[in-house]
This record gives sequence, structure tokens and C-alpha cells, in this order.
Amino acid sequence: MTVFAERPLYLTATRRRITALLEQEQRYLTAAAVMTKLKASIPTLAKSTVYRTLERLESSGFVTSRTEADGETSYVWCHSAHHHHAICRTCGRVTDVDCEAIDALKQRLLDEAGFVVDGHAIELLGYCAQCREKREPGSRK
Amino acid sequence: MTVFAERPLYLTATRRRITALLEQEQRYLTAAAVMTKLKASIPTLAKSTVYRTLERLESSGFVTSRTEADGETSYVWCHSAHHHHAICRTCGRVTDVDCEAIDALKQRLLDEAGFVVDGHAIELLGYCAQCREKREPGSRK
DNA sequence: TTAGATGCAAATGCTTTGCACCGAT
DNA sequence: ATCGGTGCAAAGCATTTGCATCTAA
Repeated sequence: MTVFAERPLYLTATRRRITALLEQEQRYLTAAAVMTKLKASIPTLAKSTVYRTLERLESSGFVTSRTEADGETSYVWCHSAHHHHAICRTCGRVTDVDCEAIDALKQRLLDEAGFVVDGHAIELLGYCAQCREKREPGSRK
Repeated sequence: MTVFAERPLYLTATRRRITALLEQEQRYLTAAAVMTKLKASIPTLAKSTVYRTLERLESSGFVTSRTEADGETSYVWCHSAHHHHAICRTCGRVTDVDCEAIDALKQRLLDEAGFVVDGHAIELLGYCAQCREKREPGSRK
């Protein structure tokens, strides 16, 4: 994903804060969550600003969004090439996953059903190494 | 997915119509789409009924839902075991895909990051055999 | 009969928009 | 000086809920 620069992206104080928050969180946050976490330090922060900023960051290629089960949209700091996310059910933190493994699946679909895949979305859920270590020490596998 | 039967599921005329529509469509339909397609034959049909019916059919294991890019929820008749969908960009029709191919990906995640996968969502987009044949005859591969 | 289903309207709740003002470049 | 960004309030819209009325079983 390229970082588009059609229009200038002003670096305002608010944007620095939202960006910093996303960078350090390393997990998906909804607009409401961003609001809550920043409300204390930026009392005047408006919902619309959060929505517009997240949207702008996404279209600029700095964050990626996903739709939660309840329909809310959440965003995660994610600046790299096409890949997928493994989301920890315990801490919510995201582990990046490349997508070579899907190639075999694509080929089979073509052979068996004549379906040509040109796009895919994968999302994995489970438990990250850190959380597993906490729960049952020494159980790496 | 099991067909739960906690509460009885009355077979009303409206439900027969919604069910029949989904069965023949073979593609994802939003609640609004269902409304539109049935409004002519069931003038009094209420949105709430459509929503409640689709929800009920899903929790009963007859249909599966997905969230469209714009956030709307759509439903497809889909009664079988855990698998995934390849959605045609042209006709919207769904091709079922099993999910063995994801096993390799799971194993690699465990080996490389210590992440245990216990759930996944995959969605493939592309062009089905039928639509490809129409566009460029004889190009099965 | 009786619990479930339906229609209608009102209420939710996330997200978007209009507009006047502020601020980065 | 511009053009983008922000706050605030008012829409928008898909979805949900309350409630009185039907209806399958």
C-alpha cells in the first residue's frame, strides 16, 4: 500500500496524539476507544475529528481497519505491505502474518472450480506467545 | 454448525418466502435487498421482521452473514459445516471452499511466533468460472 | 390456548456532514 | 494568506426495541 500524498497532510497536535496512541497500542482501537483514551489530555477533542483523522490515516496508508463483530470499525497502526493479522483473544495485540500459505488454496480453487482469486481477507484468532506464557509457563508449543 | 432448537421456529408464510429467496439467490443479500425483492409480493412486510428473521435463521444455522465494505450486514443461505466463501466480483455468487489449506499457515505461526490459532475467517474475491467463460470463452485457466 | 411472529413507530448508536473558526505551512 | 483541520451540533442510516395484534402448533 502506497502512502498517497494528493493533498498535504498537516501535522497538527491532535494528529500527533492520535498517531502516537495507535503506534504504542499495537492493537485495534475503535474511534470511541481513541476518544476515551485521549479525552483527558485533549478535553475539547471532537468525535468527528477522531473519525476524520482515522479515515485520513487509513487512506494515507498508515493504519488498517477492520469491522468488529458488533459492526464497529476499529483501526490499528500498520504501515507495511499486504499481509494479515493474527489477533490475540486475550490481549488483543496483533501479530503480522504473510500470505504465501494462501497460494495453495488459490491454485486448488482454480483447478477444482475454475474460480480465479484476485483478492483475499484473512483474519486469525488465537493466543499470542506472551499471553500463553503467562497462563501456562513453558508451553511454547 | 448445529441447528439449535431451543425455541420452536414457526414456519410462517413470511419465513417461507425469505427462506426461498435466500435459497435460490445463492449469494449474499442485505436486509434491505431482501425487503426490496419481497415488497411487491408481501406489501406489509416490515423491516424489523426481515432483520429478526435473518438473525433467527443465522442463529439456527441456516444462513451465514458477512459485513460488507460499507458496514452493512448481508446473509447467504449456507447450511453446511465450517468452510469459507469465494465471492465472484461479477455476479456475487458464492463458491464454497474448505479450509485445510490454512493448516500450514497455522503451523508456521506457531513455530515462528508462538501464536496458537483457534479460529479464522477467510474470504476470497475473484471471478467464478461462469463469469469468466462469458467474458473470455475457453479461458478455464 | 399459548408462546412465537409480525407491523409500525420510536429509539439506538455508530458514523457522516455542514459550517464557522482556528492553525499549519 | 491559503487551504486543511477542528469543534459543535445536526443529520444519516442501518439496526434494534417496545408493544399491541396475529397465528402456527
